[in-house]
Amino acid sequence: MAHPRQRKSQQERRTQMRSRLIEATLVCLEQRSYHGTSLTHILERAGVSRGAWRHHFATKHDLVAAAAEDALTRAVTTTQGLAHQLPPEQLDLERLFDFIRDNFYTGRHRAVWLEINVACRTDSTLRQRLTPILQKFHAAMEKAWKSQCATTDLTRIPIEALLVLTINAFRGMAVQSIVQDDQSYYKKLRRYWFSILEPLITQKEGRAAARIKP
Amino acid sequence: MAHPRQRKSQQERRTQMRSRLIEATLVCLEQRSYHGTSLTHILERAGVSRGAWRHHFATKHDLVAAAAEDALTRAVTTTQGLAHQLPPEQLDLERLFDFIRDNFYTGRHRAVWLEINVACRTDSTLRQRLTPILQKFHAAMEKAWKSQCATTDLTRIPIEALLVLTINAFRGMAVQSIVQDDQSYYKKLRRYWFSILEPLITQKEGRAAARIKP
DNA sequence: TAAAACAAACCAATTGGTCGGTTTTTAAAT
DNA sequence: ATTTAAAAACCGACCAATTGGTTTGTTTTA
Repeated sequence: MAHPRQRKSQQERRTQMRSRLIEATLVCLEQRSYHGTSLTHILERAGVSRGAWRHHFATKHDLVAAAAEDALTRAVTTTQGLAHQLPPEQLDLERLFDFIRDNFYTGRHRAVWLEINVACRTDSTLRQRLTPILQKFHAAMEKAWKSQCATTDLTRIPIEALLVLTINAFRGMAVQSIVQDDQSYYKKLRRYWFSILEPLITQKEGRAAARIKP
Repeated sequence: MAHPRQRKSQQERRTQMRSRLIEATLVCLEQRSYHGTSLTHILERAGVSRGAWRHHFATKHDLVAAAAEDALTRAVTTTQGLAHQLPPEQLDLERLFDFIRDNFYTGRHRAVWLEINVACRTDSTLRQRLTPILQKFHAAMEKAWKSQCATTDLTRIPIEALLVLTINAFRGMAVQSIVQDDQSYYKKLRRYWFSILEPLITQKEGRAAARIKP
């Protein structure tokens, strides 16, 4: 009845330890912010010794960067998944809005995204490291968006611009909701946003444009 | 030929010392971020001793909060000034856009606004202290906005909602521009946004709506 | 048996904050 | 007008706690 003593390969140990550290870092970023997160906090939460941490990451900065990379890369994957999932015959712009918000501008991702972006402002190393991932995110988003809708002839605004405006409106709300957290308020705003955009956007396959819910 | 030895009143000394400390704090917040700003940094930049600092502020946190308060209050004042300055017979929505962006979502104010808002996420004390000021800002903005324009019958979206959406779009761009700083790109986006909003808004006095520049 | 993974005692530097003291302003007493 | 004493402003040495990071040694996999 002794412990099974399951042997793990070096590969397994390595990846598991790394994700334990990254996960703990993300939790700390969410709960305590970048400013409030010390290495000791992270290691305690991960239940990892200083030596082990050091074996896998050169500096605290390196760990935080890896964690940010991890979170943002997951966001890219989620978005790419969306592009595949959504069948073009079922355009529902409002649901697309909700998807974007729910996945990226609430909860942990919002927190990490905020902390990391603001950190990038004064940390050019981090910024350079994350820039390509953030670009991939936009590219994936654009692909999903374009697979769904095109610009109406009514306007000359490129469809990508409408996407970026949408995302940035959501981002602004994400920041505002830090201090003013009234979800129904933002839901209303998103509804308005939808009703503004709706006449400017048409479905890809030439079907009817999305309907606004009553 | 000795030093003129100008005597300063206690009042003067007090307010001057406080603003020296606050100013230095804001510079540090802008240049080094919240996370990267230590009390020593602030005091060195301000050229103020630890004792003097302690005489005016209870904790570092208190100083940072006072600095944030100061910056945000100035933003409220600026906005209130706008409401008075802009004569209603000269509506130019695009210039209003530029005003908002230039004053609040570039340079130092953008930096401080970002750092402080993100800090508020995990610091409820700070958040509670700054909430009323941020509300005043929105109120002042709304007043200026409403003095200029009203909603067209074309849409049922309240004019305040159009303002908040506009501000949040700018806020989103402010965050995005941390990593992707292409000003002409954002200018284009603002132009698009203007062309979307323009048919939805009419001037207060029943004059013609703002024209889009060619 | 060599290398990778992990552990924890240890370290110099920095952190926010304290404390005893000096200087400057102020207002009351001369 | 001067003197004077208290209050406010200010200074910088000092402190315990924490910071990120190092080092030395043990365990585990290959």
